[in-house]
Amino acid sequence: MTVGQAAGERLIRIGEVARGAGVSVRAVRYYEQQGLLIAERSPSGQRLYRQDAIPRVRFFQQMFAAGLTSRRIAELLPCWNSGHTDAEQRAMLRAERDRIQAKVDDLQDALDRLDEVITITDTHP
Amino acid sequence: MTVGQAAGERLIRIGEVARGAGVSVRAVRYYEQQGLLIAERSPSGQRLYRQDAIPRVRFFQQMFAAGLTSRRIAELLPCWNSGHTDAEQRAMLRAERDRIQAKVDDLQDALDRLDEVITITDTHP
DNA sequence: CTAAAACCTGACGTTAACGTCAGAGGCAAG
DNA sequence: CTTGCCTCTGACGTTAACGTCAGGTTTTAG
Repeated sequence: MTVGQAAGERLIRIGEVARGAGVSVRAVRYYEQQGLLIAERSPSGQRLYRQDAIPRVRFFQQMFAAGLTSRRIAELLPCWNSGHTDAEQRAMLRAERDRIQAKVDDLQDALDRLDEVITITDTHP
Repeated sequence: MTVGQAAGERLIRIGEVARGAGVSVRAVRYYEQQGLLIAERSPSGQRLYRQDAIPRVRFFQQMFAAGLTSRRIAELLPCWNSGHTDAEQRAMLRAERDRIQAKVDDLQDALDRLDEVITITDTHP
């Protein structure tokens, strides 16, 4: 029961998705272009999204912040959509996890060096 | 006694700096262009560096990894060189520290989400 | 002395995730 | 009906930290 597809779900337009997720309209179109977000179209051609598009876009932002490319996210989307993974996808998940962990460690080191300087310059005006 | 300027310090060329710090020669030239690294010149025009150029370049890499731009690093260089700071520099240091800390938190959140999926896909093949 | 390796100065190319602009429809309110 | 806001499709622009290539000089190993 991953996807609750109620019959009368209210579809929303791109502007509402963008505002809801805190990104630009351009960004949402870009995600579609990258195969991350599929939209229905109204008779006149306007994009129509289900409401879970908003948390999805937030999730994309989170992954972008973690350094994943849109290509990589697209490759891993099935892991979230279906919960099913093959060996290659599991390997990619672990690789990204390890890369992010390494990045966290690097940032922590940088943070320590900055704090070091801050402490020195504060106690030694 | 920050800078030990021994009379007969062996100067090294750009290739040795690059290899020692694990970056490309191009990168070292770029740092000079950005005002991060000053080099003497041999009579024939080749760049000559003191050996502490290597840890300096490593430090730049660390700051780049932390998301600082070369401009920002250049603005904060006096904090490391002289240990002296003005109010503006201290504010910048704190701003960067906070930004990096926020980034660490974001990465940790992303890490948790990835681990969540990894756990699920591992226990539910 | 010579050939390879290293260095020099431009200067254009790359990448990712959008920003921005142009020109043209579409949609609810008054 | 028209005003104003939203949306559409292209398509070029942006940014940072380099990569890469061209064409020429310098240093070093043998």
